[in-house]
Amino acid sequence: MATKSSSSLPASALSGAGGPAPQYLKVKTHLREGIAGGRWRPGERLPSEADLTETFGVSRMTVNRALRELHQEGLVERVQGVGSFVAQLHRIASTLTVRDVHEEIAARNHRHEASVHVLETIKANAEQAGLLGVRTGATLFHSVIVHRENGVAIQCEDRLVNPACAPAYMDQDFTRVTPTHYLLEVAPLSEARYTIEAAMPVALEARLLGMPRGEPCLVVKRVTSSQGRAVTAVRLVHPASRYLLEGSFQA
Amino acid sequence: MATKSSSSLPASALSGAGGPAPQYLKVKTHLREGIAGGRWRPGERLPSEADLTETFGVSRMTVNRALRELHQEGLVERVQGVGSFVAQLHRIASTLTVRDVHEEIAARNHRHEASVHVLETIKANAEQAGLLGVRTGATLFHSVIVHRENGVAIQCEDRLVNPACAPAYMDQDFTRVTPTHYLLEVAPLSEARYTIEAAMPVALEARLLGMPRGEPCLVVKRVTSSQGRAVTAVRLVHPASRYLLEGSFQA
DNA sequence: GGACTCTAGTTGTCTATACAAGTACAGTCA
DNA sequence: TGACTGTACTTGTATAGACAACTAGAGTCC
Repeated sequence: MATKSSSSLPASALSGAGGPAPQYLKVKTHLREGIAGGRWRPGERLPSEADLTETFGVSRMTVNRALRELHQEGLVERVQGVGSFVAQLHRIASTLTVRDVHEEIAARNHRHEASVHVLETIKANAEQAGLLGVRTGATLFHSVIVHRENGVAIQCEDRLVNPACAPAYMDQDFTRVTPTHYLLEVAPLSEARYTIEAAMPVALEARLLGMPRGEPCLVVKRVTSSQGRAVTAVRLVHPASRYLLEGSFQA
Repeated sequence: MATKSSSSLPASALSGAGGPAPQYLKVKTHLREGIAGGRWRPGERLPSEADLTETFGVSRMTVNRALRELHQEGLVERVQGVGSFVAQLHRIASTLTVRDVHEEIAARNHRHEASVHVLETIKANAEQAGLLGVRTGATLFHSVIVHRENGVAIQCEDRLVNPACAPAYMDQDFTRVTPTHYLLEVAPLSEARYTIEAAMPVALEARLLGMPRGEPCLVVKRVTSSQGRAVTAVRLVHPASRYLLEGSFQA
């Protein structure tokens, strides 16, 4: 898992190097820098599309694109019939990207290993049934897998799978393909809900992760759905000393 | 702090209620549902703009907008000269929004109280100086404030402020206006870097938050810059039992 | 075989224009 | 005064057309 900035700019548009940058980017950059620099304060009104059309000598559609994208990025509020305004920047927004742990480790050019500690068929208790939207007592697949980066355990993945969505789940070799990867192949992702919290590991997790007593964990819980049906629920436990989320916000 | 879905759709565009929805949204919804439903698999090629122009009987610019926005949302990859493709959905992305704690509590219709426990001028040690990009021994402002929601402590805010950016910081009444709010008034926000991790509270924090022994915290660290200059560095400590981040991803 | 050229197809950008929909405000009328 | 109307301005959407930039593949030449 990692985060990245929500606003990705071509380098050419960043430092006013007004060379071969598209016109709409010049307008965007002009407004963005004006906002970041305090030229327009939060809540204040920006030049209208007509103004900017004249200032930059471009068509209204070009200006419109610049303002529309700044709006999508949350930097600008627009009111039909009234004008465009600098958004209240009391919120720092960035895109949080949850990636497959294998990809994440590979992106760091590190070695990924996985060991399967549980792979079983169970009957859903009430809580598990509620998570996946099946009836209590229904058959579920259950796996517990530890992921290592260069030999160090960084994630314990405790997963429940709805057999109706991935009947061949139990036949996979999860030391070679991660459950996340396999499930995305089998069921197209359409929705996910997740929480991020701090917690102490349960005894099994602490043992599998080789954690010292008293060290907390960063826990991500996620339920993933495909076409309105819950496919899988997972609890990802990361030792605090070996894992954190980071991100940045720009402009 | 809270999260929200990255893709916000008008209700009219969600369930194919093809009534008075803009054309570009119809195209977007068609593609989005096709991707979520598995009609086009990750990596697979989507219809070209020309194809969609014909299919929907709209102009190319309209189709272009639909595809461009899906690209901005991370659902579609586009290659000039080649075509548009379904993105590899191994990443679940949503916008993480860090709001002012006062706003967040107010949004829940709860009561917010703040108590100031430290408000002092200090000389920067090496670590603090590095965070804010000042020299060791430079004067900094330091505050420790506890925020309560309906009387329950949910956040301990330990903050360093660069006096050059907010000279009147020490004169504010932080039981009435949060430091975040004040600083955003004084210095326009242009960049922020943050990390999210699990940790045990230090003794002072545990005492101020009234936490039982052994309970971990969700810790957000953030450095905020304005016009390239670091304004403030903050450590936000939240008891695990009273605080979590949540979010959702759609389509 | 290998290098080169040409071409069809694709996305990226931009323009000029048009109409719809909404707001704000001045002016008018009863 | 109060309600209504008209107008100017703003944003939202859509079109038809144009050219640029790029890719992949077929074809040609040596």
